[in-house]
Amino acid sequence: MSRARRSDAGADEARPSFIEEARRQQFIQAAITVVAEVGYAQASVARIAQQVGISKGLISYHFRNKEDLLAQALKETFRSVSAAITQGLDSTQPAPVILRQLLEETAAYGAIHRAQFRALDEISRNLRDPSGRLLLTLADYDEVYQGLEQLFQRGQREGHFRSFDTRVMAVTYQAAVDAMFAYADAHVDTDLNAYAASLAEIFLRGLLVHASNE
Amino acid sequence: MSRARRSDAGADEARPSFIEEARRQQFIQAAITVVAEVGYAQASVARIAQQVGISKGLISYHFRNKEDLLAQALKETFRSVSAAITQGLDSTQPAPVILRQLLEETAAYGAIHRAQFRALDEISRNLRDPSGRLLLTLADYDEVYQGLEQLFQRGQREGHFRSFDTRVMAVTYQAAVDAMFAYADAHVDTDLNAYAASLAEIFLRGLLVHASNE
Amino acid sequence: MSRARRSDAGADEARPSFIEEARRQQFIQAAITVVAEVGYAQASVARIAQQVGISKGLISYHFRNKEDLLAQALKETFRSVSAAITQGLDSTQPAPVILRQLLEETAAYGAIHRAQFRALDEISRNLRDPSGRLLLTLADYDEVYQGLEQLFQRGQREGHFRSFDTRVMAVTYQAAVDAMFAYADAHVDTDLNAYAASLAEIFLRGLLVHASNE
Amino acid sequence: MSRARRSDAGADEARPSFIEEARRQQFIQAAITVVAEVGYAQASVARIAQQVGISKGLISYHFRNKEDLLAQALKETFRSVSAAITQGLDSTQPAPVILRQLLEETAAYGAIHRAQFRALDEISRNLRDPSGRLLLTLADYDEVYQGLEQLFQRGQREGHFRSFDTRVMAVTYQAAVDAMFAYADAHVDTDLNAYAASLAEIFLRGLLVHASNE
DNA sequence: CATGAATGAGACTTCATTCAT
DNA sequence: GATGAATGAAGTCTCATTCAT
Repeated sequence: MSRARRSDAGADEARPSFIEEARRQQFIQAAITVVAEVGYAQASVARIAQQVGISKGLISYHFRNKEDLLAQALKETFRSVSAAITQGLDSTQPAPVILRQLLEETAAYGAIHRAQFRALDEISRNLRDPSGRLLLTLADYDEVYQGLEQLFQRGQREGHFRSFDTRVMAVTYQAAVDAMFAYADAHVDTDLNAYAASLAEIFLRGLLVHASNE
Repeated sequence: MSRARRSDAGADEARPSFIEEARRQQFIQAAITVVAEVGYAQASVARIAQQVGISKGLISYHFRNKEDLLAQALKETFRSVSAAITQGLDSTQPAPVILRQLLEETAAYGAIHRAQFRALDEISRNLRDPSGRLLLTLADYDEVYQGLEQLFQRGQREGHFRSFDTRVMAVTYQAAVDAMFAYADAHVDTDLNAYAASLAEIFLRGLLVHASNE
Repeated sequence: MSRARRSDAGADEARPSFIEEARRQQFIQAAITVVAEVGYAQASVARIAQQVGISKGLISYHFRNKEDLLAQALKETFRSVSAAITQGLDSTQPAPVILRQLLEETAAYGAIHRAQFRALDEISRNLRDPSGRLLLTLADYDEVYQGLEQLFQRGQREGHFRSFDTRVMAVTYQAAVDAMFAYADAHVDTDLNAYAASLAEIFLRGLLVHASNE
Repeated sequence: MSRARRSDAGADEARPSFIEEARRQQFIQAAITVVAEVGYAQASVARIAQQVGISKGLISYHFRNKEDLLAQALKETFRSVSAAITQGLDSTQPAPVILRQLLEETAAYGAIHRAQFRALDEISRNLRDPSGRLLLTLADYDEVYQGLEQLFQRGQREGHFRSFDTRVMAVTYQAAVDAMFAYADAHVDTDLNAYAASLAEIFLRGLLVHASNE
C-alpha cells in the first residue's frame, strides 16, 4: 500500500528500501510538522515538499497521492506515539496505578511532542476518502479503545474498579486526553503535569470501588 | 457585522426585512447541513447553494463571504443549541442533579439535532481568518467553560462536590460530550440515553464527596 | 436611443419626460462622479446607483445597459463642457487671441469641473462595444478637431498663423489640454492658470508668423 | 519583486533558468499584445494564456498575480522602448536637433511597434493596486519628464531655446506623442513621418529663440 | 531519483442584468 | 416607477497531479 511505482521489480529487494524508506520518513515527518503548524486545510502538498526541501513532484513517487501520504503519516505517527507511551508503563502494577501512569506518561510525552498530537488530531478529524467518508474508520480507533477497555476490565476483574461501561469510559478517556492537549495549545501557560494529575484524580474516583475522601 | 453590503439603496436602518432574514436562516441551516454531511473541507459555497437550491452567486448577496457565512452559522447555531439545552434545566436543584440533567438533556437534544453538533465541531475546529488563525478564539470557548465552572463551584460551595480543578473538569466534560456524539456517529446503534447515564455516573462519582457504592 | 422600455406608447407624450429626464440626468451625473473617483474599471453599476441613492435595478429602466449609460454620459457631458467653454469666447477677436482665450477658459472651467474632465477621459479611452472596438469612434472626436481646425484655418487665412498641418495641431492641442488636467490631478499644487499661460505661449509661438521674442 | 513563488525546492539563488526567463518574456509579450488588441478592461488572464497557447493556471506559476504580470510588462516594455529610441540619438548635437531626432525616432519606432505603445498607454492609465490607487505613480512618469526637461534646459543654457516652463513642455511633448499614435491608430492612412515632422516644426518654433519664418 | 514545468478542475467572488412584486 | 432578490457568466487564483528530461 505504500510504494507507488517501482521501476524494476524483483531484482533488487533489499537495497532500495534504505533511501526510499528514509525519504518516506522525511515526508511523513514534514507532513506532521506542517499540519501541526498551519492546520489541515492549509497543509498543501507544496508546503510539505517545501518543508522537506525538495520538489513537490517527488511526492507522487513515494506516495500514491496526498491522501495516501497523510494516511500513512497518521498511521505511523500514531503507532510510534502509542509505542513510546506504552513502553513506559509497568504492566505488573494494578490497573488504577497503570491508569494514572498512563495519563502521566501521555502528558509528559505530549508536552515534548506537541506537534505530533496536534497533527494526529487534525488529520484524523479531516482526512476523507473521495466519497466524503472519514478515512479514520471505527476500526482504527477501536483498536485504541480496546486497549483501554482491557485495562478497565482487568481492574474490574481484580476488584479495583466498580462495574461500569468500559467502552464509554474508553471513549471518554481518549477525548479527555485530546482535549487536554488542545487546551494546553490554546492556553500556553498550562501546567500539563498538574492538569494530568487532576484528571487522573477525577477518573480514578469515578471508577474505583472505594474512593477515599480527603 | 451581520448584514452583507446590500448593494441597493438607502434604508440601512435596522430593516432585516423578513424575507431577508428568512433567507439568512435558510443559508445558515444549509451550511450546517452540508458541513455536517461532507465535512468542513468539502463544504464549498457551491454545495451550500445547491443545498438551498439557488445559485451560488446569491450567497455573496446575503453574506460578505464564505467565512462570514460560516462564522454566523457557528455563532447562531451555538446560541440556539445552548439555549435549547439550558432551558430544560431546573436551576433550583442541587449541582449534582443539574449536572446529570444537563448530560441527559444534551444527549436527548443531540440525538435529534445530530447535524448541528457535528457542524459546530467542524466549523469551530477549522474556520480560520485570512491570516490563518483559528477564528473561534479561546474567549468564545471560555464562555462555555465558565458556565460549567460556575456549576461545579456551586456544587463545591454547597458541599456536594469535593475540591477539584474546575477548569480541568469543564474542559473534560465538554470533550466527553463531543466524543459521545462523535462515537454515536460512527456507531449508529449507540443508545445515547444509556451512554449519557454511564457518563454521568462516572463524572458524578469522580466529583462527589460521598459516592455511595452500589 | 435613450429610453429603454416605455410602458404605454403614444398616449402620454409630454408628461413622462419630466421625471424621466430628471432621473436620466441624475444617473449621468452620478456616472461621471463615480468614474472620476474610482476610475473606469471600478465604476460598477451598483456603485453608480448607490451614488444616486436608488436601487441599481432601476438603471435598466432608463438605459438599455451600462454601455448605454456611459455612452450617454460621455456624450452629454462632452456637449455641456464644450458649450460652457465656447460660450465664454469672443468670436470677433483674431484667431490667436481666441486660441489663448480658449486655453484660459478651458483651464478655468476644468479647475472647477475636474471630475467631468477626468471622467470624459476615462470613458472615452475605455468604453468599448461588445466586439472590443472603442466606442468613441473617429467621427466623435473629429467633430472636436474640426472646430479647432476651423479656428486655425481662419488664423491662416487672416495672415496671423503660418502654414502648418491643422489636423496635427488640433490633435496636439487636445492632447495637451487633457495632459494638463491629468498632470494637475497627479500634482495637486499645480497652478492651472500659469500652466495654461505657458502652454499658450508655446503654441502661439509655434503657430504665429512673427513671434516677437522677449 | 520579479519571480513568483516558485513552489518547488531550494536553489533560490539567482537562477532565472533560461526557460523560465524565456517564458516570462513570452507572457509579457502576450500581455502586451492582448492589451493592445482588446484594451485593458478586456485583457483577462485567460485571454493572455490563450495568446501564448497554454493553460491559464500556468500564469500563476510564473507571476504572483495578474497585477504582477501587467506591472512587469509595463516596466520591461517601457524600458526596452526608451532604450531603443534613445540609442538612435546623437547626443553631441545641439538640443533642437536632438528634439527633432527624438520625435522622428519615436515615430519610426512606434510605426513598427504600435502594439507596445498602445499597451503602455492602456496599462499605465488603468493598472491599480488593490486599494484603488494607480500603480504608475508620479515618480515613474516624472523620470520620463526629467529626461525631457534636461534636454530643454540644455537648449536654454546653450542659447537655442528661449525661456519657458520646461515641465509644461515635457508634459505636453509626451502627450503629443501619445496622441500622435492614438490618432494614427484611428486613422490608418496617417503618414507618421509627415506627422512627426509637422509636430517637430510646431514645437521647435514654439521653443526657439529665433524662428526663421519661411 | 529528482526536478521544473504544465494542466485542469474547482473554489470564491464580482457584477451586469432580469423580473416579480 | 422603483425595489429587492436572484441568476449566471466570467474572472482570478489555488492546488493536486502528471510527465518529459
